[in-house]
Order: sequence, then structure tokens, then C-alpha cells
Amino acid sequence: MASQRGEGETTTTPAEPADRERARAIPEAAVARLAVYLRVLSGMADQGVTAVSSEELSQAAGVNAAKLRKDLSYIGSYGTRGVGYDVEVLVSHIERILGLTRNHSVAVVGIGNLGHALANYGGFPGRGFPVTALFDVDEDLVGIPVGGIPVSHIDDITAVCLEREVSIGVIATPPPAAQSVCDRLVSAGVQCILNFAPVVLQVPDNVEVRKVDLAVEMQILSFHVARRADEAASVSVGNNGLGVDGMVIRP
Amino acid sequence: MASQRGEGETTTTPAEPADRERARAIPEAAVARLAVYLRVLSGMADQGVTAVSSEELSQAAGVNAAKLRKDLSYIGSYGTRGVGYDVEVLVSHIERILGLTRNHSVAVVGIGNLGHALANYGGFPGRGFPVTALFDVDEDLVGIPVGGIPVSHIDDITAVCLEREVSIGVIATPPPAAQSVCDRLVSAGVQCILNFAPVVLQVPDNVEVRKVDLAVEMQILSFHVARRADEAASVSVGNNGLGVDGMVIRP
DNA sequence: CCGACTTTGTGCATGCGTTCACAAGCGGTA
DNA sequence: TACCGCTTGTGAACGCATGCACAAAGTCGG
Repeated sequence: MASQRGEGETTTTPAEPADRERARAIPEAAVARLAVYLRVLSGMADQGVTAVSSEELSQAAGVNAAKLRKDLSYIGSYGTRGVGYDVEVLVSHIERILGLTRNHSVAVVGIGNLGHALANYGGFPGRGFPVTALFDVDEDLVGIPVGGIPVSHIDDITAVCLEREVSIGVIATPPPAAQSVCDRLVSAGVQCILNFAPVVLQVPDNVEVRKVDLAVEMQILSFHVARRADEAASVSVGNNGLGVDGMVIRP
Repeated sequence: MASQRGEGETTTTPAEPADRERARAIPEAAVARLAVYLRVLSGMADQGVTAVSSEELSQAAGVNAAKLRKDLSYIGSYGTRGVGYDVEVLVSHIERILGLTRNHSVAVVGIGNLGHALANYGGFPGRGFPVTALFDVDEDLVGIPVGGIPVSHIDDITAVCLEREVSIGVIATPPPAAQSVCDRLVSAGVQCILNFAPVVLQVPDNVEVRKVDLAVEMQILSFHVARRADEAASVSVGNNGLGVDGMVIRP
């Protein structure tokens, strides 16, 4: 399940003038970077910068200059050879491609520590994502405003989501509740979900899920710590094939 | 800056018995999945499951079975053909590879909404990551315990990090403070950083940074919403090359 | 002890993403 | 107007990751 991509039918249209077709072809990784470029560019615009070269922008975004140019080429050719890019122009084109010309109503489910933090972000960093609904199972929380929005009961999720045209659902519940909440969001017509619960969600093919997993992030860092320690050990001690694992702490 | 990989010297050692050399070869993407497998396996162990096949485990983890076996092959051959994997054995081997046999002391910098949430996670999901230090600039917060740990002032970051042997630093400050905090963490000897601030951090090559960027995640979802809307429009209306962007809401 | 069945481990092909390198194109200058 | 230098945009090569398909290796039943 979850094959993500649509089937064949790629070479059916002979010539594409619209960038709608283009959008389909942008690699996921490039989309993530476009969002970063957008933030950097917005910061530059705020400081009165009007033009920027791929070299400058790529350094500020922490990527290779060639990669940046290729990423921008996915959304069209909006630079001037010999000069660079107009900041304003680039900003508005990236916003258009990312769909930020339209507001996306966000619902946060699970008003614990994390849910509070998310609700209080207030329209999410980089605006365009107004939080319009909060949900929790706890009756005591219902009606209490968090970040300006009163908490609704989770049983009302379908009605409220439809009414407020929620397009993105954020799951910040404990792990056991996550799948159930997800199912309810999906049946309420939400097609994009951001999941903070450490659970692998099962969803229909037409729903997009992105996962933010603190534990996984920490463990990836842990892996690098261990790798470093091992390398240091094998350099200073030499390759005896045993190393620091001699003092294993069994879990 | 930030070339990530070490230089050549790969084929210098003729035969490698140690899995230290193996660790270096594990693809980053596979490491992330190993962490997921570990969580699923831990859950199974808690439910008394003792053996599992690659098919079952891969379904629970939401990945392809072949990919799972390849991932596991990176850390060695610990399955039994015709039977499957012993859950306990697999858990302990993944923990060893990820460096979870040792505790990693965590410091959280920036005790705002998010910092509070992180501190209250209490040792982070999936244990092994005790939060041992909290920092903030706000004098009023200093000394107040959050999640059982009293907040220290950020000026004491070097001393406290060294004393408590912090190996992972978590940045949950406002964007403008992030780079400065990062620099201080690095000079305190912290080599792994988890960054929640929407800023591209500049670090020396020996420091590993992972980024969790809410805005980027939202914008990626936004992109998919837009793509869907476009596809729906082009199916129902036809390819007129204009579509929903007719009603642009300028930011 | 042997044969049939099951599941792992992996060589190989495929596809995606990154990087290189250079031609095309534009502004400035004489 | 014609040339020069600079920067973009992209074709092509490379490398990594994914998925397939099968041999190797083990268990179980007779």
C-alpha cells in the first residue's frame, strides 16, 4: 500500500505550457529545499536586498550552488544571466509553486505539552497556516482557549473540520490514540497530515502524511555519536576488533 | 564547508571482522529506518512476541520487505532462514548499532513553549536520552524546575555542559538566537545538535546537525494540497493553462 | 536421513537525485 | 554596434538507494 506516485500517462500531452505539469515533476527533496530558499529570500527582502546570485543564495541556504539552480529550474527560469535573481520575483514564484497564495487552515489534535506549543506558535512560522481548530479527548480542556482558539472535543472533529475547511491536520496525541485520530481526520476529508506521534500511520493512497519523530532524530544523532567514538577508539587504540563495546551496558 | 564524509582510506584494511567498519557503511536513510524498526520491535517484545518474519515486520514498519532485509543486512546476519528473526536478538543488535547501549545526556536550550514540551517529555520517548540540563536567557526562569530539572542561565552553558557530559544539544530558541547558541554549544564540546529553529546553522565539519523545521513540513504539505487541487482542476476543467491561480491572494 | 517448504541474504538492474561542466544569454563598455 | 565578462540554465555523468528475483540455508514432517 501507499505507492505514492500515479501510474504512467506521462508522455501523453505533447507540449506543456502550464507549470501545473511542471509541479508534478518536482522531486520531493527539491520541494523541501524550495521552502528553505523561500525563508532565506524573505529574510533578504526584509533587509532591503533586491537581487541575489545563485552563489550567495546557496551559501545562505547551506547547499551547493548547482543544486540550487537546478531546484529553481524545476519551477521555471526566472533569473537573469550575468546578473542573478530578483528577490521579489523569486519569492512570489516559490510561494505560488508551494501553494502559499492560498491560506491552509490547520487543526491540531492533542492539546498536551506539544499541542500547546504548536497552538501558541500562532499561525505557524512564516504565516499562511492559520490554526483554526484544536481538539482533545479531555472534557476539562474543552472550551478553554489555547493560543486564542477554544479547544473542541474530539468527537466533534468531523463537523468542525468540515465547517472550518481544515486542509492540514496535526497529530500531537499519545501514540495509542494516533491511528484512531488519523482515521477520523481522513473521514472528515483532511488529506494532509503532520504526525508527531511515534507511530506508523496507515492511510489511504490519497492522503499525504509527513512524520516528525523526535525519538528517531535523537537515535540518528546517537548513531553518529557512537560512530565517532568508534573511529576515535580505532585511531588511538588501533584495530583490535573489540574496542569500546567491551563495556557493553545491557538494556 | 560541511563535506560530511571523511576522505578516502576506504580500501586500506584488507578484511574487516569488526562491525565498526560496517557502521560507517550504513546509509543514512537506513539508519533512520532502523530506529523505526527498533520501536516496532520493542512494542512486539512488550506484547510477548518472540519471533517475527521480515514480511510481518516490514508491514508494521510501513516499508518494503526487501528493503527491510537489506537494512538489517547492513548490521549483520541475525535472522534464521526459514524462520525469521528473534525479536530480542534484533532489538539488542539494533540498539548496539545505534549506540543506545550508552546513555546520551541531552541539553535543551530555550525554555519557551517548545522547550517546555521537550523538557516534559521526560527522558525522551524510547528512553536512553535523559535530559540533564535546561538553559534560557530569561533570568526569571533560572532556577525554576521544568520537568524536574532546574533551568540554568545560558551564560553557564559551557561549564554545565562539560560537567554533565552533555552529548546532544537541542536548540529551541527564537531564530535570531540560534546561531549564537549553536556556537556556544559547539565550544562546550557538544558534537550533535538537534535544531528546531528555522535557521540554517553554520558549524564545523566535526559537528552533526539535524533539523526539525515545522514551517518546511507545513509548506511541503501545502505543495501537495496545491498539486492535488491542480490535478482535480485539470481533470474537471481541462488544460486551459490557467486554472485556480486566477484567484490569487497576494501575501 | 531425506525431501519439501519457508524465509533470509544478496547480486543485479532500475530509477532518482546530485554534481559537473559548459553553452547560451544578458548587461556593461568602448 | 560589437565585444567582454559574468551568471544562469541544463545535458550528461555519476553515485546512492530501492526493488526484484533467486540461491543459500535452515526447519519440519515423514
